[in-house]
Amino acid sequence: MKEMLNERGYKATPARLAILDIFSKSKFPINAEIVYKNISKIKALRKTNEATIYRTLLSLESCGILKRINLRKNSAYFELADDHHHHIVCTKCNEIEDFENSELEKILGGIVVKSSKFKNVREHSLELFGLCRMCA
Amino acid sequence: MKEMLNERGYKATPARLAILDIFSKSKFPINAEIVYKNISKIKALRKTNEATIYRTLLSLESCGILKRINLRKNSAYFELADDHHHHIVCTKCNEIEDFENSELEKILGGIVVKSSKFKNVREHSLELFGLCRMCA
DNA sequence: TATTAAATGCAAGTTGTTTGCAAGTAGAAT
DNA sequence: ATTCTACTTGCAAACAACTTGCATTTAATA
Repeated sequence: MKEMLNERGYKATPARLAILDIFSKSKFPINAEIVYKNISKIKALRKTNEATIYRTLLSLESCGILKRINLRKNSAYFELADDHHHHIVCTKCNEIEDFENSELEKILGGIVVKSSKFKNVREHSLELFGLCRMCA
Repeated sequence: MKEMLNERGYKATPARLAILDIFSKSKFPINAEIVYKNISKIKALRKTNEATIYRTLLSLESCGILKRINLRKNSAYFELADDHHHHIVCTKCNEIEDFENSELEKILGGIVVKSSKFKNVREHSLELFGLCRMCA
């Protein structure tokens, strides 16, 4: 993880390493508050400031390590950007399931070709919202 | 427009009618600030309070007249919910183009079938981000 | 036209996030 | 190992986008 940061011109500070670790252990996207709570549990880092969390999330996002996800919440959720997939979110209990679909990606890749105004598409955000079996 | 509101149990106040009118004339999604600026231009409504805009947007969203859109901005954008489509957003100049694709919708409709945890999907949000011809 | 639940204006509060600045620290250079 | 310096952090204050409480007004119905 240290190299991952240094390669991109970032110093590998304890807070950053811990935050990366928190993300790598999380099975679903998390927000600044959750990162803060988790990092606060580590004795050596218990005094980490919230501003540090926000700044770190921004840095890790802009160098491509983290990806920002739209979950229709009023805070920003992130996850490791290592693989491309989307989410199904339960609007009642917030359960999240990942999914991917290559056919879908193919169609999305072709959309811009048909556009008159757009030249290229770099990213897309796709999230499904519904009810999980428990809540339905 | 009056009936549209009354049918759903809302009073057709001048502010609401004006807000609906602003949306029906806008060719792209807009946020509370833009609605506020536009309604302020109308002499009779120039004193309309921002809280009213926020409350109205919420009401119109929850009764299904407006739809909330994720454009990766830090404010909420809305548009009339009359037809289903998605957006391509230029990350540089914010130009927005609508698109729809029936094949895509079909695939999205089938996703939940393959899911172990989810029973049904009610909505989805899909936005593409890239560069328009001008900015590319 | 009188009634009343719903809508509004105003001011203050909240939430999530950002910023300025002084002090601390990782990593490069000695 | 020590020094240097740009990058990081903590802290407190500022911000933006909303939300809320409450007194007043008003659209819709009777």
